[in-house]
Amino acid sequence: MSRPDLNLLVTLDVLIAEGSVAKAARRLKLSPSAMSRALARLREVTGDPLLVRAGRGLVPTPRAIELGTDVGRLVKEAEAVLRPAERLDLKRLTRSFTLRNSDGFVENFGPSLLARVAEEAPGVQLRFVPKPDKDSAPMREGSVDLETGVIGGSTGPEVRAQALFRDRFVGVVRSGHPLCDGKITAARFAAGRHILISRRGLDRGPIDDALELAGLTRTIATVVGGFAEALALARGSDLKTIQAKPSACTGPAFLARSEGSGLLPGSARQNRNGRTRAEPDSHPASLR
DNA sequence: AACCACGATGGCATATGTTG
DNA sequence: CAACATATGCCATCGTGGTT
Repeated sequence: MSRPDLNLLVTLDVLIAEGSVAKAARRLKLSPSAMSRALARLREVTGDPLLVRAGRGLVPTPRAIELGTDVGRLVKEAEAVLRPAERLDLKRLTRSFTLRNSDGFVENFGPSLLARVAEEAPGVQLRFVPKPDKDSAPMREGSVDLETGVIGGSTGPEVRAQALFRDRFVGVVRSGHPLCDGKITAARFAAGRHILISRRGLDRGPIDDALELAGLTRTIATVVGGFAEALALARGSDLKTIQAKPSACTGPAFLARSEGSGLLPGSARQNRNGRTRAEPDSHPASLR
């Protein structure tokens, strides 16, 4: 049995990406006729038209769309295999990395991360961008190099994940808040008015689920999209809020900067189940 | 090593189809 | 009808494998 011509993978990758024989030919420095013949060979090998005429141009068939991601990944991996081995010199590396992080990451890890990058890779610039959702499309499209957050759903084989840290919830009230006096109980915590943090604007979260298990409910006075807004509101009111705090961090590095806010003492620092901010169980953050 | 046959590939020229 | 894009016939070139 003859082996398929693996060069056709590159041709298919470019054809699908460009959606045009002429453009693919220009990109691969071939004539349109040569590219057209390559497409004909691909059609013969795959048994699918792959790209069909639609007016003046071509449109991919469902099979071509299905193959698109796999082919692109295969070509990149093959190119990596065939590339001469070279040692990465961090001192001479000049480029920008885009990090898509959930709320609080920059405040917790930004300073030490930037300090280490400045020391080990002075030519590297870090761009922190917000993470409004769990959509991994920016990772796949290459507009984001690394993403941190709670692992959720399927990430696909092209995304690599690594556990970085676990975080937990801590309750936050202003300095001198009545809750700071005496023993913190679930009932005392639930009483009063709360700030709910929800990126998606939901009207309840995992804290409410946990309270419900204990037969308690809380009153949500306001919903905000991030921890910074919640801290600002808590600082200037009697409202209570919940903040995520990486357990790998020692000391109140994050919360200590919230002047006027007090860290709830004792067991109230962590919710009853030791939950992370988004899932019922503690989750490792993901590095993709 | 030199030669030859064969198949694969690509370029040129041209046909065909579509759009404005 | 012109312009553009794709498909195809014909030919040249190149690489490979077999033979001498």
